[in-house]
Amino acid sequence: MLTFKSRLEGEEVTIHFPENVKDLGLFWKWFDRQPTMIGADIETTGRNPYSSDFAIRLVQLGDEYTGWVLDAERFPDVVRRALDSQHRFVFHNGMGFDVPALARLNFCDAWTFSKYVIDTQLLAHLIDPRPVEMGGIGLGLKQLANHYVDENSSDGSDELKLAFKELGVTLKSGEGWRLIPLTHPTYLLYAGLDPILAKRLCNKLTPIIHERGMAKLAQKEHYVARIIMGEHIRGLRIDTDYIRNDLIPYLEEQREVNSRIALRYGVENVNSNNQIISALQGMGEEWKETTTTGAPQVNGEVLRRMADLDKGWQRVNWREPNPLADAVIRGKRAGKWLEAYAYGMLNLADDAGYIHPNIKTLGARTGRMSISDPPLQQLPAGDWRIRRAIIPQDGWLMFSDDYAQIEMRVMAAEADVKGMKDAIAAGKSIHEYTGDLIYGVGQWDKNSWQYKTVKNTGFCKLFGGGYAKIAQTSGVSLEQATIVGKEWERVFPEVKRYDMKLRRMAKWGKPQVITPFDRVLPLDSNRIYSGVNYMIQSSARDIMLDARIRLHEAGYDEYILLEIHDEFLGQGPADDIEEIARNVAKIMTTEFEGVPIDADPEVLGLSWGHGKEFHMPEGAK
DNA sequence: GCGCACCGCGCG
DNA sequence: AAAGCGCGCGGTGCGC
Repeated sequence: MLTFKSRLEGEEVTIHFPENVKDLGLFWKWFDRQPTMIGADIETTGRNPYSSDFAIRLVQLGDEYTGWVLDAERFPDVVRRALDSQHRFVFHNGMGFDVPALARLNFCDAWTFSKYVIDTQLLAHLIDPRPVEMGGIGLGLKQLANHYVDENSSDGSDELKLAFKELGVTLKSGEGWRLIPLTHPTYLLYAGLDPILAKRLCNKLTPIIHERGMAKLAQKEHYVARIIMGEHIRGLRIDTDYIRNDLIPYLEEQREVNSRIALRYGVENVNSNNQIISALQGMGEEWKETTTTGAPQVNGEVLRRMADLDKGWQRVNWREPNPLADAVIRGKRAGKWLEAYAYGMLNLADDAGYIHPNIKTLGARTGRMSISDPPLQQLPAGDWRIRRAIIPQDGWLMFSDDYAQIEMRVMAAEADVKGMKDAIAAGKSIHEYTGDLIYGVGQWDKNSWQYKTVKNTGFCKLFGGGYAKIAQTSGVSLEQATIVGKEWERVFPEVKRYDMKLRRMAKWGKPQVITPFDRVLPLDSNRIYSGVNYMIQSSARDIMLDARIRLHEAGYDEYILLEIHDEFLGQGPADDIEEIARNVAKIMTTEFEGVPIDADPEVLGLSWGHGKEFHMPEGAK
């Protein structure tokens, strides 16, 4: 047995690393004495459990004073038996990483085992959802342990980095972990401390959750996290042939052609803003926009204006197009699509051609989900080429069901906006109804600046934007934007009242909002106006995940692939696809504070990119 | 070589 | 009176 000592909260803690059968006997003696909750963690060779050389090196279990570090490759059956014991296990981000990783390597069944898992990251998010940069406690084990357990506690990453510098091993790059000798004292010590920290952290968080009346919500979040873990494990199939043979050659050519054009104007690297600024200024271009640090801004808006292009890539005919600006826009876009999406997906695919995105059920400070590796919530939607790479299993087709104007409807409900409720009850689009109220029925045109401004005013009200933002997003003067904005406020006066109510409560009480789903969302004191948006965005998330629970309980897990904020992406057998998509929409459909929340089904076809004819020019497969 | 701030841009 | 919300990620450029 290797044994190490350390200190936490002024108390001595002990780490054991069993090396033989006798040591394991001592481990079991400890294990069998444990009450229900056991701290747990794993150490692996990398961060991607679906790469072929992924391995779990250590599995650590612990109580408040003792950490046991198990050699998972030497003693897999010990690990299996422990996990199968029906104790409860406290992991930090267990539902996001440890449980699927353990399941992938057959140490447990993910769904069954996860029933016994408490995830301290979920609890911490309910108490304070903000990362450190936003003024919160943070959501990492180290940050939380420093705050709640012991300000001097460490997750060991700094110490390990130091210890392995001389080996030339870097840990951040991921592959370094497998090079650390299994019995290195620093490695074992910090491996063993983590389950102790997780257990102690859980001891601190649990009473706070109960004091705040969030026990029910915490339970629901664990249930949701288990359901979504299934999406991560099942993954999504990608069309590797399409990516390799069609998508990448096309994008590489785009990148090549445009970087050659840029080079003619002295820009060697289309990603270098410095080079672009010098070259454009050398061509006589002048513009007034600057970034917050005072540098000239070269974003899409500025470049498109110089290239005489609108947002839809159409000539505006306001001026002679600047060929460099045009090449920079196109070259950068091709580069981003290649690196972030095309190569990104290929690099993350497992041997069967599936990607397994990391899905945080509580990603944003509003509770919204987020998806990474790859960022599937951010794939280009206006162009079909990237989404075309996501395909269903053989013989199945894809569908996408989304909520109709969910955020506007939540606003209507929460702010009790009579006009909006009337529009929803009448089955009308809220923006169009607003146009009718402001300009009169039949007195406005859908392609007019008036309607565009009405729509943007609606979004600005959702997001807390002012008249200037309405003007900017609608491309109208501040005077025109102000007129439309004031009209909007006249027809929906309840929104302002709701805003004032939230501000009053944030000013006299804590700077926070509490949603109808009992989520407590802290506000930044210099941005109190965002309270309205937080309420709406967060409630929409909870409506969405309540629907996900209903889909699970209806037995629809095998059809659901992903959530994209207000939309379920799914797949199903070709013969039943219409019916499945329809049923999913039916299950999604609900009511929120008396306001109907409807969903629309759409069958896509052979890929996520299929189904939108106007995005499928001839030659597309 | 690494970490970080900054910038820009993809989505809802 | 004025205030656009939430993410993930690639890339540059700087400091260490």
